[in-house]
Amino acid sequence: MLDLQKIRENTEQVRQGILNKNVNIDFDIILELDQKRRDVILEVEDLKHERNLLSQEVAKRKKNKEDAEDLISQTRDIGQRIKILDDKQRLIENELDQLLLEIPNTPHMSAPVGADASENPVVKTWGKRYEPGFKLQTHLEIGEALELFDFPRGTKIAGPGFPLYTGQGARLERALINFMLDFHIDKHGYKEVLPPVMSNARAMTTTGQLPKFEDDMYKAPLDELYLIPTAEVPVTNIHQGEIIPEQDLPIRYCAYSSCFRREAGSYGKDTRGFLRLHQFNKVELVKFTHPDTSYMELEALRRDAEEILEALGLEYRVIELVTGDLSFSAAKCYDLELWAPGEERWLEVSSCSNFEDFQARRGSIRFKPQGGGKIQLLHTLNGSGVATPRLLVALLETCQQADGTVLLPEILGPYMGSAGIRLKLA
RNA sequence: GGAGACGUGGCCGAGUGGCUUAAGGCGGCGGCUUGCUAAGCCGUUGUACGUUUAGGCGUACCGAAGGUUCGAAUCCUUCCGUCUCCGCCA
Repeated sequence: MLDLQKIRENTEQVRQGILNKNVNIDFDIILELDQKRRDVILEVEDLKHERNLLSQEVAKRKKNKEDAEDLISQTRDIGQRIKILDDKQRLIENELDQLLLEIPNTPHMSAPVGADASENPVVKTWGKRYEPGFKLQTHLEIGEALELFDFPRGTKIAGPGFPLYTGQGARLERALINFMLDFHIDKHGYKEVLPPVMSNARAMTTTGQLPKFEDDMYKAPLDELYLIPTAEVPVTNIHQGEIIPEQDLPIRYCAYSSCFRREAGSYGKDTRGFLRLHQFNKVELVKFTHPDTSYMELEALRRDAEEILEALGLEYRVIELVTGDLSFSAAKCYDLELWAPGEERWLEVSSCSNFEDFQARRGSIRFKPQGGGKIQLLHTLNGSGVATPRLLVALLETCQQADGTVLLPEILGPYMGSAGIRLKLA
C-alpha cells in the first residue's frame, strides 16, 4: 500500500511511477475521497467533543441531584447525528482502502524504465557453457531414462503440474532442499523457519496476493484459507502487526516450503516437464531491514542466492527488471536465470526484490528507533534461494554424461547418502 | 467435536456505568546525588487519525465487530484467540 499522504503531496510523481509499471490509476477519485473523509472527520469529532462536554455536565448535575433532562435530550440528538456521520466515515474509508489496496508499489528510481521483459538488461553472467561434444538430452529424456520422476502418475493423482518424484529423483530433490537450507543457515547466517503452507486472507493481503490476485491461488473456502504461492507469505507475516526494536534489525529468515500456484491464464505455456508447475519446492530468503539499508541488503540477498548456483557450478546470468516487468509489490527486482543446455534456454530460478515499506504498511510491520523517536515502517525484502524445479532441469542437463548417467557436483555428496553423486538406472 | 476459565499499555496488574483524559508496580528515558557500580530521590513515558505558523488542541483505541445508554474497559449479542480438562488422531 502506498502512503496516502505521499499520494496527496506528490501526486504527479506517484502517478508517473505507476504509469511506468504500465498501470493507470485514477488518483483524482482517491484524492476526492480523501478530502471527503477529512471533512467528515472534522465534523464528527467536533460533535463528539460537544457530546463529551455535555455528558460531563450531566454527571456533575446528577451528582448534585439536579435535573438534567434538557441536557440529556440535547445530547441524544447529537448522538444521532454522530451515528450518521460515523457510518459515512466508515463507508468512505472502506472505499478508500479498497482502492489503495489495488494500487501497485512505485518503482525505485534506480529501476530501469521499460515496457516489458524484452527490455530487461543483463547485469551479470557467470560460468562456462556446457558443451561436451555429444548430443545433449533434455531433462525429460534424462528423467525418463533414469526413472527420476513420473509425470503420468502425478497427473493421475492430482492432475497435470503436480510432479511425482521417484527413487533417486526424489532423493535428489530432498538433497537440493537440504543443501540450500544448510548453505544459507550456516554460511550466510539466516535463521531457519518452517512455516505453515496455508495462510489466511489477512496474511495474503500483507504481501500483496490479495485482493487483486485471488484467482492465482488455491483456496480452501470451508476454512477461509489459501495455499501459499511462496513462503514469502507466511514468513513476512511472522512479524505482522509487530513493533521490532531497531537493534534487532536486520532480521533474516530462511524457509523451505512447498509452493502452490494455479497459474491462471498461463495454459499452454511451458507445459512440459518441470518448467511450470502447480506445486513445487522452494527455499526462500526473507529480510526485515531498516529503511536506510534495504538496498544494500538487496545486493547481499542477491549474492546469497547467486552463491548457491556457483557452489553447484551452474552457468547463470542476472537480469534487472524494467519498471513494466516489476511485480505488483516490488520497487526493484533482480532475476537469476540458469542456462539449461538441453533445453537451450535460460530458466528463471530466483527473483530478489525490495518491497520497501509497501508490504510493511499493509501488514503494519514497524520498528522502534534505538534512541527513542518515532516508530516507523521497516522495509521487507525477499528472494528465492532458489526454486528447485528449474534448478533440477539445469542441473540434470548440465551434469549429464556421454554414457547416459548424471554426475552431480561433489558438494551434494553428503546429501545423496548411499545413492552417491552418480545417477544411473538401478 | 464437548465443557469450563480467561483476553486491560513494552511487561505485571487494579478497575462491574460518570472525579479513570486506565490506579499502582516493573522496565525504558532524562536529571540530581556519586571515585566506579549499585541503591536512593525527582521528573517523564503508548498508537492512529484530524487540526494548527508554532507551542498546542481534539477524536478514537482495554482481543474484534455490532448494540444498549446523555455517557461503556465496565451491560448485551456475535465472532476470534489463549489456557485447562475430556474426546478423536499421526
